[in-house]
This record gives sequence, C-alpha cells and structure tokens, in this order.
Amino acid sequence: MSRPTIAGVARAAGVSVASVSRVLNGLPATVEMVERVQRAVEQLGYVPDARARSLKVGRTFQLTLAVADVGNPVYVTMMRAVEEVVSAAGYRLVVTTTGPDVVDEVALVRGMARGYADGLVISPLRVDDDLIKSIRECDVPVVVAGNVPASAGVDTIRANSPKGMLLAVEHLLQKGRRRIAFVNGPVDTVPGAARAKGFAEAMKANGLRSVAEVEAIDFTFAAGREAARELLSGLPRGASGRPDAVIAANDLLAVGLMHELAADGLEVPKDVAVVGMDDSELAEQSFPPLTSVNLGSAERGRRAAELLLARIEDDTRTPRRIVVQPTLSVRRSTP
Amino acid sequence: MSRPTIAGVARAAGVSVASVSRVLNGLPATVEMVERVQRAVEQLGYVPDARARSLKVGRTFQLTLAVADVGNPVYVTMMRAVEEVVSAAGYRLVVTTTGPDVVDEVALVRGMARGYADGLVISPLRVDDDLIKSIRECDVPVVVAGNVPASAGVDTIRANSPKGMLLAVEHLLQKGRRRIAFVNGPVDTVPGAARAKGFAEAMKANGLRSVAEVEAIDFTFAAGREAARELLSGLPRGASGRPDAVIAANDLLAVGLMHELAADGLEVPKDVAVVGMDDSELAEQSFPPLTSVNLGSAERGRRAAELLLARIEDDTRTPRRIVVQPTLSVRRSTP
DNA sequence: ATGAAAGCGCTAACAA
DNA sequence: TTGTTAGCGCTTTCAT
Repeated sequence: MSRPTIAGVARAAGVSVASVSRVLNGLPATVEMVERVQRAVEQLGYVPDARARSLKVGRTFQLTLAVADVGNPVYVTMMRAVEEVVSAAGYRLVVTTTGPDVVDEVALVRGMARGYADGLVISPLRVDDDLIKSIRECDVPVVVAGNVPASAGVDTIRANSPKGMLLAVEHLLQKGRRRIAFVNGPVDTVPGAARAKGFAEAMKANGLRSVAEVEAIDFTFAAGREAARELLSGLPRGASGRPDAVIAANDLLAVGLMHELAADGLEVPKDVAVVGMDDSELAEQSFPPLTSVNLGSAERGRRAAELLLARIEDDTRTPRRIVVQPTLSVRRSTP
Repeated sequence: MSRPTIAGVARAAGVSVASVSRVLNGLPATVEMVERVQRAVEQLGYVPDARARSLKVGRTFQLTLAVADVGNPVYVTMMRAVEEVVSAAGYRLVVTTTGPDVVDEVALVRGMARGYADGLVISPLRVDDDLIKSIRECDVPVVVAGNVPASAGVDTIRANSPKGMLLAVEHLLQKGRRRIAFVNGPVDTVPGAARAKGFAEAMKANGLRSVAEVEAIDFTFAAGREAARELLSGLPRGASGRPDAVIAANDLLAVGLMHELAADGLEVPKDVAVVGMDDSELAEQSFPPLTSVNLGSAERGRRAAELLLARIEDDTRTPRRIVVQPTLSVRRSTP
C-alpha cells in the first residue's frame, strides 16, 4: 500500500479534502469534524507531503546554511547558533558544504532558485563578482556571514578582524612579546585578506615589524603544519632571530603551528606564545589551551539567522550590515 | 518580475511547455527546437522548480544525513565520505543534527515521510522500539550507521567495537601497561553499550581486571573532563593504585581526559598512556597526538551511502548488515 | 518531432 | 462550518 494522500483521508473520514486540510492547519471546524479527521489520519498513518504543500504555499519552511568546510570548528559554533534561532522560528535547518571553490558557492546560490529552501545563510570563503551577482539575483533571501562590498546590497554580518588582530597584538605586547610572526590562511580568501590587513595595521599601530609571515594554502590543520614548517625553516636558528610569539589566522592553523613548534623543541608559551582566532571548541581542547580571538561566531550565526528571518518576513527592508565586535579569550598558550 | 515558469519559457520560445520540458530533460528534439528553447531559457534566466518537479516525478534527488552532534569530529569524517559518494551519484546531501534525544530522531525519521529527501542515513545515538518502528514504516529508504537488531530488517553498517577494544587493550598490554582504566560515554547509548561490553570482554580475554571505570554523561569534551575528574578523585593518590593507561570511548572524551591528567600533573604517555576511539581529525590534532582505534568511520560513511543508493534503485533487496573492521592508529599518547 | 491535456498532493478562494 | 474547484510548476501519456 502506497502513501495515503489527503484524498484518502477525506474518503476514510467521509468528508471533503478541504475539511481535512483545514483541520490539519488548525482552522475553525466543529469538534466532530476534527475528531473524524484525526481518527482517519491516525488510522491511515497519513503524513502531509511537504513538497506538494510548498508548491502550493510557496514556502518550504526550510532554511539552508552553507559553509566551506564542516571540519572547521568555527562553523560548528555558528551552526549551533543558527540552528537555535531557526528552529525556534519553526524552520528546519539543513547544512550543506560548498568546499573552497567559489564556483561551487555560485552553483549553490543559483540552485537556491530551484526552491529547496526559503532562505540561505552563506559564509563564503572566496567572493567574486559572479558570486555577488548570483546573490543579488537569487530568488530567495540570502544573508552573507562574511564580508562583501556594501554595493552588493545584501544583508551581511561580519567579524571585525582588524580589531581582533589589535586585541591579539596588544595582548602579546602586554605580555612582553615583541617579536611577533604571523601564520595566515590564503590571502585570496575573504578572511585571509581581512586578517592580513588587520595584522599589518595592528603591528604598525604599535610600532612593530613582523618577524616573519607565511601563508597557508588553506585554513586547515595540515596546512597550518606545512606553513609552520616553512616559517621555522626560514628563520635563523639562534634564539635572537626567532619570534617569541605567533598569531595564527584561525584555531586550526594555530594548533597545526603548535605541533610544529613542539617538533622543533620549542615550548608554548615559554619560548613562543601562540594566539589563534575564532575561539572555537578546538581552542579549549588544544594543549595547551589556546588563547584565541573570539570573532563572535556564535553571535554572527544568531544574528545572521535573525536577519534572514526578518528578510523573509519583509523583503523590502533596506539591507543591513552588522559588524560583531571581537573579544579575547585568554588561555594558557600565552604567558 | 517574478520567477519565470516553464509556461513563460514556452511562450517566449513560441513552443509548447511539453517541448520545453523535453529539451530541458535531454529528450529527442530538432536542433532548431533545442536552440529556441535554450535561447528563451537564457533570456529569462529560467530555473526549473525542484519542488514541482519532485512532486511530479516523486523524487527530490536529495539525501539526508542525520547525526547527533556536529561538534563530534567523527561525524566530520563520515560526512565527507557520504558526501563524496552521494554527489558522485548526482544527489545533493543535506545534513541535519538530531541532538542526543531519541524522540528527536524519531521525529526526524517520521518527518522524512513528508518527502524532504529520497533517502536517509542516520547514525543514532540512542535506539528504542519507537525508532525502529519509525524506520521500518518510513516511506523512504533508511540506512542505519550504527547497531540495530537484525529483526529490524533494515540495512545497517556498523563498527566492530569489541574488536576495536581488543586492539586497544592488546596494544597497551604489549607496551607493558596492565593497570587499565576506562572512560565510557553513556551506556544507554548504542556506542556506549557496545564499548562497555567490548571493554569487559577484551579485559577478560587478557586476564585483566580494570582499575576503574567511569561513565561520562555524553560523548563530549566537557563530559570527558568531568568524568576524568571523577575517575582521578576516586583513586588512591599513590602511584601503585593509579592506572598506567586509560581507554576512552571516543576521541573527545580522550582529549578531555588528557587535560585532566595534565591538570593532575600526570604526563602522557610516561605516567599514563591514553587510547581514544574513532581516529578522528582530533586525534592527530591533539597533543600529544592520540593513539586511537579507527572504527572505520570513513568506510562506514561510504558504504552507508552506497547501500542507500542501492536501495533507492531496488527496494526489494534483502537488507544487508555490514560490519566494518577496526584498525589501530598508533600515535604518541601511547609509549 | 511536437502539442494538448491530465494530474502529482496540496491549499485557498468561492459557493452553498 | 463545509464542500467544490481551480490551480501551484512540472512531467508524461496520448494524439497528431
């Protein structure tokens, strides 16, 4: 026996399909009607078809969150926050992974026009004109958790990387570290570019010059190790040429770095202090626990979800651009 | 201007909607027809509506993966593997989180009947009769990545925890550790129960008695720390009463444990060796890198996806129950 | 090869 | 309050 439809329920209950629909949607009906319908529903094990419903009402009550890499713990934090807001509003959240390529992001955004979901929160790693264009043309509301130009005319919610860098640099300075190196992710990404700029500014503002800078090929643990090896091998062996602190562009890179420091016989924080960014779960799980710049991923997730819900309600709102301020979570990787 | 429909394209191209549909689906048509349709599609920026299509053809070309906790790195591995298989087969993968409660799992499985996706891979933490019933009654194919009774009559693909435990215990034994303790997750979960049983058997098979056993309230880092505190506080302070090795039921618990060991001034692996389970990315990221039982999460993910695709093709196949064999990834947390 | 039309399962006018 | 009915956008017979 195949799945029962609303027509089957109507037949079983001896009422019209419209009445079944009404009862199911809580619209006014006599107690007797409600009872008959519910009995029939129960008996047949009827479950309304979401596709048919959404085809009719034009809404799926699903929202999509697209992230670049599920393995990056910063997205876990964000996901949790988005999930909370979204489910409280009666939506299901589905998560999809885009990978590091902008073409996949564009394909995803374009695909949203097919009606998979009522809205999208996307945290793009790389942004180009194609992506912005696809977002603008997207039939469903999109909010960007990241940095796109104001001219894109889209709701965005982003971190303040420069401010975060300042926090990191000044914390290190205050701890007496002045020979600071930097492990960034790819500078052709949005966060990579922002952090490069932020680092340069923060150093300059404090009259410092960086001891060394390397760029990992992506924001992963493995890339962090690789970059750290490059960093360490490029340095004179003597202690005087070495950095006494390293800032990493995210926690995964920082943890990768710490492994290489240990492999080189360097102790954290005694010989080298390390500061990560994102303040993800990994920061407290790492050993030693990692001092990390909290870029507000939970708040960004929460507010992105709120922005999306608001725009679904009212598509004429003028786009908002929210910036979340960073804080510093000090742990034992800095003295 | 609202989204163009197939009718709009037909009008613009001066052909019938049937012809548009045919061209879009690659069915035979004259070159001229194909050209006219494609021009109209291009011009209007037409994108077919997946909801309407799936209502008609009865398929969404979406598959769902449901996991209990996105913060558990074992699911990252599994997700990646599932994603690979599924997207190669032309499906989109959507990931949803159920949380630790079985009622949420049941709700999810029931909800699948609404037609959100063509199939489901679920890795349930807790299993009860309701869940099994909902899986059996589910209108779309479900494969369980985990352990449910054969009587459930459902495709399953599971790890061999007892064998994994044996690997762990014998490795420790071989390294000269005999005073072994165990940090498990909740025993009312499927993995928790399996690991408790496996640990008991493995110890018995080697003529060993466990020094101590604790049960964390869930499979998280925080719970691991908590459980480890309990473990350590229940032990005599003298070295002779202390375990010289601890096995943890997953990597998160193991890392939590290592933090508490360090807080107690105990060195890993010198004073205490630690073995985790899952061999997730966290195992290599932790410090020291964690020896971990590889329960084949990538392979389980891959084969679960394959099983699901096969069942979508042919729903009459007799259910398969695949067991993936474990291996041990030795790292520096054991001597 | 192409077009007309039925209908997937549901909701929302509109009528009664 | 309840029933009848027209679609939502698409695919797929069945004619032509």
